[in-house]
Amino acid sequence: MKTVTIVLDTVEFAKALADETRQKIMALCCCELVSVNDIVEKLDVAQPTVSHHLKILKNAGLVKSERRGKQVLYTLDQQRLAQGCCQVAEDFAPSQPVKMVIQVPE
Amino acid sequence: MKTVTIVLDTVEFAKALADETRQKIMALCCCELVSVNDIVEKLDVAQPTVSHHLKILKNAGLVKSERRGKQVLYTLDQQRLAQGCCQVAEDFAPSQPVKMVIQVPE
DNA sequence: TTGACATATCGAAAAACTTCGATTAGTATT
DNA sequence: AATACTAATCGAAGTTTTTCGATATGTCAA
Repeated sequence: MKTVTIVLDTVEFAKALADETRQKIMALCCCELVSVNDIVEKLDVAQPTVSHHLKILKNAGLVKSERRGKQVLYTLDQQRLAQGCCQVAEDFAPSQPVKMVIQVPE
Repeated sequence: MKTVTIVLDTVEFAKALADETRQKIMALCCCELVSVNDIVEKLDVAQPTVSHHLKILKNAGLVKSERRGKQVLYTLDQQRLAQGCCQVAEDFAPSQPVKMVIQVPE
């Protein structure tokens, strides 16, 4: 059984979440594959701005992307989001363990 | 049984977490009552800077404070931190429910 | 009530972040 | 290959955030 250790920078994780536009983008990417243009149309934000935010989310591991023809489709990585949330809670409970049971779509 | 509804702004929550110095302060406040000076001495940061960050953490509900003589003692509100983490995970899973079981020190 | 200590607030400088127009880089179609 | 379409990158402007010295406020002790 292969084990993958995930190193998650909680500051980078929190910074990625720390913007209203990015949270809106995340909501749109949630359980769906959306193109950059989909996001541009649904939010009132210019295309380069959306691309910029998607890059930040991508670097933080919060979204995955795949090219489909001309478009690039993005989707929220809920597993990773949950991991980030766990890690934050854990990081600040050194003496007593924090335990989370999380159900996310497979 | 009384129910308390907590309205938590996830952007404010994330912004409060989104700074390295603040996360260090949170780590120091974790399961302990620490004074502003304790923090100033342990981190290499000026006192007004620490006060500033503590204010942000306080506004986000992440720390509680109480005056003890000349000092003001701060401590991390782990319950609130855990709630914030849950809320973030929940906010981005509208179709499938996200369930978390969290154990925090009482 | 004066002095010493602890913390908060103010104001300014520097750094980081957000946003968008213009441009570039991919991809598909004809 | 030329065109059209989609998304990424660049560069600049505006905004927010971080930081700290100076100062004010609050508390205790003598």
